[in-house]
Amino acid sequence: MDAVLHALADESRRTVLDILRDRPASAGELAEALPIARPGVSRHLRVLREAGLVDVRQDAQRRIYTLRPEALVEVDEWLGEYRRLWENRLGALQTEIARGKKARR
Amino acid sequence: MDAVLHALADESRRTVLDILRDRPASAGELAEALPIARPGVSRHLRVLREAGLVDVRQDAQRRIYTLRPEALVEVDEWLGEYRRLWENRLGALQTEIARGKKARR
DNA sequence: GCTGAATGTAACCTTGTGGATACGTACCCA
DNA sequence: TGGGTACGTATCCACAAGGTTACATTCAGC
Repeated sequence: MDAVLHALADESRRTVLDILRDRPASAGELAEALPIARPGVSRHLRVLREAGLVDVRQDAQRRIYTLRPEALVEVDEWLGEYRRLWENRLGALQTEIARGKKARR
Repeated sequence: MDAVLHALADESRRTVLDILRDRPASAGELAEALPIARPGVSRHLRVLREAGLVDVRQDAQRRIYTLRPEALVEVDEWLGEYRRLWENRLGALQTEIARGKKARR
């Protein structure tokens, strides 16, 4: 849990996850998508790996990274403890506001 | 979003949020509940404030902190992009496991 | 086996972070 | 108005984090 939230705190790492959400990608592809050099990306990938957020599979010289969304379940469960709070907040009025914010009619 | 996730990356700050989930609390009360000295707690509270996760209200010399759960909505929405992935993962089997884990009916 | 490609690791540097102690400030009360 | 209380802020320090360049490693193909 701590490792996962720590991993999510960095924007580069979130970008990696967002890419992997669509498709698996090699380390090189991910590095091209980020504004930093490859070694930095490599280390970000290590953090993601150790947090259980991604899996790696070797394909010749390339390392293909895939998302492991299950790792986010624990974050979702932690958030769940708060979800009812913001859902109940101020009752119907707040609900109305939230609805307008997320989906303008 | 970045500020919120950054705030959540620290365990002390998450502990503060968990306390405020039950009830508002003064800075002193929060400091007592944490293993660190008061000035450190003060700075944690500042981070939480700047991330919009808590509100402060002054009561004489005391500062009463309350939770602002709405700040977590954006995290929930970000997570939502991934939720369907882990829910669909491996189909019904995975669904069954997730259901058992949450100890629903 | 050698070469180039893809990637991880090591070493290094700068900045950010979280802890502590010391100090400043605002408030209530006598 | 002087003192105690409850905070926040400033400063300092140790260490973690994230970036870079240089090097090591592994693999495919000739």
